[in-house]
Amino acid sequence: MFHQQDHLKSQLQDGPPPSRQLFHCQECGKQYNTQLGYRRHVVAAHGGGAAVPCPEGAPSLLEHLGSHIDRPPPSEVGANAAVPVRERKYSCERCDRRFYTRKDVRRHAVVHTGRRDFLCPRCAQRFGRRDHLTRHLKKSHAQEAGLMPPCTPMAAAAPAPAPQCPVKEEPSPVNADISAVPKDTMDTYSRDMYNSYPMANPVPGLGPPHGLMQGSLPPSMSVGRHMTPQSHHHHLQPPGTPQQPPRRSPTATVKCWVKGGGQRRPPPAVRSPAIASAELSCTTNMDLGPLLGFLPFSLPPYSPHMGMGGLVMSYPPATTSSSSPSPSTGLSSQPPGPFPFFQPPQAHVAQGPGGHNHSQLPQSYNSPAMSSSSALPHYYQAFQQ
DNA sequence: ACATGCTCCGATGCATGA
DNA sequence: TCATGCATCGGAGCATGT
Repeated sequence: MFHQQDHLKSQLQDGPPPSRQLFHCQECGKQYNTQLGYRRHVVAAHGGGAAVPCPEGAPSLLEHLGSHIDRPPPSEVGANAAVPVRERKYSCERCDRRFYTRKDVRRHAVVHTGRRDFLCPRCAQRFGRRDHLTRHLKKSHAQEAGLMPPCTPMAAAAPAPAPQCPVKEEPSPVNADISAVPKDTMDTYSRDMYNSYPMANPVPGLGPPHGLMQGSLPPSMSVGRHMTPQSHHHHLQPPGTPQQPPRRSPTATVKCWVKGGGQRRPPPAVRSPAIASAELSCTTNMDLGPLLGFLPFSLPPYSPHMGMGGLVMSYPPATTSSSSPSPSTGLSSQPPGPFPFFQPPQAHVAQGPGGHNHSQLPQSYNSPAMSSSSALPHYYQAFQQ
């Protein structure tokens, strides 16, 4: 049992995976798996930041960067001053953020809905965007993909386009369009995982490859981290309830609100109950009964407590806050030992006073190892206590 | 022409091991 | 405490559909 995802990965791989490019620091010889790490290292260890002079002569990089805030790109103003300043004329209804295009607004909406419809078939981690999943697959599972056997149980079992993850539900947030096949993802896996490697079961302990796992699980089946505390709690907090402290530092909020950077979330906006209610109603409630038969092992028996018609991919209720975290509010999403790519559907199950009903879970779920959370961030693991 | 979807990329924060 | 890996996010380019 691996208590950390990278431990598992390091176990699975001997040395850097061939699919990963190594970035060598020519000054000290260090190697980095990612360009980011390399660049960070260069900046931190070798003063790489100073090697990039500011064309405008700002005394410091930070100061210079700040000077670009809300300014159009130089390419748009430098050559021709008559070019109108590009403005972000598309605003988000739920926050004060503005975007250049409507598609950006749409994509941004995931931040508010917290929807994570893109499920990693390898580790059951969920992503709100397809490209996030794609990147995750490439970065985190490239090696595993390389070890995947050529068998295509999914294709064999389902000649027609099989339900694949991610399940995309737009425009209807309620009806899951399980026919939506992630083109790039499945392309990647169909090429890299199924067609190129002859090993039958190359990873002892991971269990036999199962077709269902190749992206066939709809989001509802996975109870992964489909909602970040930051995007969920403080948005869905009923008025008057204490605000969930943001996962990221308060300074991040201030800083991120400046142009650039990953965490650009604006200060938590006051959400109307209507919006909160709408978000709750946007949670996916899918009847997964027909899919249960495909599962590789027995699942807990169907229970109406599991939601409207089966397992529910729904966000923890609004009452779920840091003050009273349910011991099982969908956060026990760790890939269980022999099935690192699958998660027991115990999350979001309405819990009685007794909490987990482990008796309904397969035996493996009751193992102590199951309680460990390797891939989950700390703040999720805390909820599993 | 415009809208939309997909994808790549860079920037940033968080988690975690050393 | 620092270095590193990874997730998250927005910007932007390209392809496709209407």
